[in-house]
Amino acid sequence: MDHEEAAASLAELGNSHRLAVFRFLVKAGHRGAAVGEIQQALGIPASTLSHHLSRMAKVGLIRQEKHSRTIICIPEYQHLESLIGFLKEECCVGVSGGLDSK
Amino acid sequence: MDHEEAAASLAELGNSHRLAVFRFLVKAGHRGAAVGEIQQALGIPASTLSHHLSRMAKVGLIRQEKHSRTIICIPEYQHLESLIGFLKEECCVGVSGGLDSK
DNA sequence: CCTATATTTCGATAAATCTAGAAATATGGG
DNA sequence: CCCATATTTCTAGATTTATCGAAATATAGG
Repeated sequence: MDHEEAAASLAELGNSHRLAVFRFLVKAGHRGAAVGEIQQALGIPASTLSHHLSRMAKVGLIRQEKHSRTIICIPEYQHLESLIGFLKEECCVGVSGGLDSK
Repeated sequence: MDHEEAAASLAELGNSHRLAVFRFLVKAGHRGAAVGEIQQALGIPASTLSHHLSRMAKVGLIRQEKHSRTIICIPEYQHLESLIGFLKEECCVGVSGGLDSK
């Protein structure tokens, strides 16, 4: 995960609707959820949701699989792991008092 | 850490300049760095940097301490921890294949 | 008080984002 | 072919963000 990729992913998560969607999917597990399910669960208008989902897919936070008429959204756990790893990386190099010293 | 607080913090980290500043501070450790040091290290114009720093302080990602003429910026490690915890929370409730099953 | 240093505030512009209704597209079934 | 369902694309307005020079503020030292 490089700097720009991390910034882009964090920016996507930094929107209330998208964060709610992502957490819903993370909670749902690797089987994911259909766009319509997400819409019903979170009450976001279809066009707005579609916009947010495509943004999230673009940066790799989720992937979308089409099954006949429905589209299943699946969280990319590995991407999240990389992102978290990036944030902790180089934490307190040679210094005490930070994350690694607890 | 609640939903809105997490979204706000993630949004702040989701900007290339701010992410660079935050990582610089995280790397610097609990003693932090002066605004001027950050400016020199990252080459961001003073007024732009000041703007980004106050945003980060506002959401609790960093705190700022004034020592005579200089202002020291210190990363809030605990805030970062909470944020990461929030992202992993409820991960894959009752489902396999996610972060917790590796 | 005057000067140099450190940082913020002001102000203005350009760019990106969010939102959601309406229309369009895709697909499966009868 | 037609209909119902699922989702996206189009469009457009409102809001927020990013940027940074210039001016202002704060402070320490002489």
